[in-house]
Amino acid sequence: MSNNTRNVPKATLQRYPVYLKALRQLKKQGLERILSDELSKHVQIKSTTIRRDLSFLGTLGKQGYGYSIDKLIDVFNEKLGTEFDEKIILIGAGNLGSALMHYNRWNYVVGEISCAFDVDPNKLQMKYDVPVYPMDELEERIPKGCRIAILTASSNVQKTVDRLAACGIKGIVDFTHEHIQVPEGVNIKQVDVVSAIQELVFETNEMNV
Amino acid sequence: MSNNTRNVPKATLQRYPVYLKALRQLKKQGLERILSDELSKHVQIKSTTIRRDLSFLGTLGKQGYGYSIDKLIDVFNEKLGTEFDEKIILIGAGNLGSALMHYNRWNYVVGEISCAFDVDPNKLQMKYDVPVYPMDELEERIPKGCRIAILTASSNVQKTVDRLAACGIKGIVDFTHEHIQVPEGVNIKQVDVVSAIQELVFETNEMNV
DNA sequence: ATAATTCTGTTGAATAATTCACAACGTATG
DNA sequence: CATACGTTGTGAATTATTCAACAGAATTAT
Repeated sequence: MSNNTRNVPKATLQRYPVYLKALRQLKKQGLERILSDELSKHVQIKSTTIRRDLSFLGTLGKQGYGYSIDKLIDVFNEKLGTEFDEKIILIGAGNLGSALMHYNRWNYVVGEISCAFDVDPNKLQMKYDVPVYPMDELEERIPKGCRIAILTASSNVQKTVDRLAACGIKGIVDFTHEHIQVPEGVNIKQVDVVSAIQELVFETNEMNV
Repeated sequence: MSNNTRNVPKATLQRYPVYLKALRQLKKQGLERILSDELSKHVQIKSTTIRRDLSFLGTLGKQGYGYSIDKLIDVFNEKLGTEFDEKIILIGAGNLGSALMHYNRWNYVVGEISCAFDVDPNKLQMKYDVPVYPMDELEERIPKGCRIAILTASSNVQKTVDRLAACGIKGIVDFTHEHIQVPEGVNIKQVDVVSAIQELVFETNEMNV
C-alpha cells in the first residue's frame, strides 16, 4: 500500500535481481503476463514470498489475472532506479576487464561502462568503444555523478578502494581475490569465483551429511 | 559441542567464505591469533555472530586468548571439505574463461580447473596449462568424481546445464546472463556482474530514501 | 447481468537468524 | 600458587523472514 520503497527487507532486496532477470527472459519468449505460481516454478522461490516481495513496490497484480510482465519490469526500473543511466567505471583493463567491456550489453539493463582505468601503459587504448585512461587520472576523469565502480585490478587493492570512496563511489563490484575493507556508507558486492566455489562445496558437503 | 557440521544455518554457511578469505589475509600479514572482536572489524560482522558461527565447527577459541588463525583455517579445510582436491571443469573458453584459467590460483584454495570445453574449434588449444576439449566430448572427458562446473558459455545454456546435471555435477557457478533452471539436488551460484550492479543500485537508492 | 472461478494482497502464526548478557574458563601477573 | 583479567561459548530474548490460510477483487463463463 505504501507508495515508496522504504523498509524493504534486505532478503527481499536480494531477490529483486532474480525476478528481473527471469521476467526479462519470459518477455523475450513472448509472454505478456504471469502468475505468481508460474514465476515461482521459474525462480524456485515460493509464490507467497514472491507476492509479498512484489507488494512492497505497490499493488501490481490483478486478482484472477496475475501480473503484467511489462508493468513489473517498468516498476523495477522506476521505483528502484535502474533507469539505464547509471554511469559505471571499470578499474583494470586486463583479461577480465576486457570481457566486461565486451559484454557491455547491460546497455538497457543498468547503465554502461563510461570509461576504464589501468596502471599498465600498454592497455591504454579504446576497447569495445570504452576509453581506457591511466590510473593516475582517476580523480580528473571520473564522470560526474558516478556511483558504481567495478574492480578487477589486483594490485594496490585497498589503496584503490580508498581512492574510489574519496571520489564519491557508493558501490563497488569486487572481482579481486583480496579481502578489502570499505568505509561507512560504501557498499560492496563480491563477485568472486573462489568464494562461489567454496560456498558450493560447503553446501554440497552439508547435503551429504 | 557437536562434532559434525550438521544443521549449520544457511546464513552461517554463506559467511564462512568471508571469514576464510579474511583469515588467509591476516595470516599473510604474519598474524597468528585473532579475537572475535578484531575479526569483526575486518569483515563487518558482529563479533557475537562470528563466535556463534564458529561454534558450529567445534570449540575452537580459548577464553582470554582468542582464536589461532592456523587452526581456524585448518578446520575450515577439514570439516568443510575444501581439501584442495576438488576437480572443477570449465564450460566456455572465451575471454572470461581464459581469465579464469589464467588466475587458476585457487590451487591450494579449493581445487583446480581440470579441463575446459568449448563449441568453437578455434579455441581447442591448451591454455595456461588447462586442456580445452570440444563440447561434444563432455560426457567422455569429464573427470571422475567431478562435482563443480563453471559455466561461462552463453549459447544453449539450459541444454548445457541439463547435460552437466546428467553427468553428476552437483554445483554450478553461473556466469551467464541467462536465467536458468536446475534440477533438484543441483546447487547454483550466480556470479553475475549485472545482478551485482543491480543489487548495489537497489541498495544505494534505499539508503537515500 | 449474474454467478462461478481464480489468483492476489495481507493477516497472523511459525520458523530462522541475530543480538544480548553473563557464567565459565584460560591466560597473565604477582 | 592464587588472584585478577579478558574473551569465549551459549541460553534466553529479540528481531527478521518465511509460510499458510483466507477474504475479497477482477476476470471469465453462462
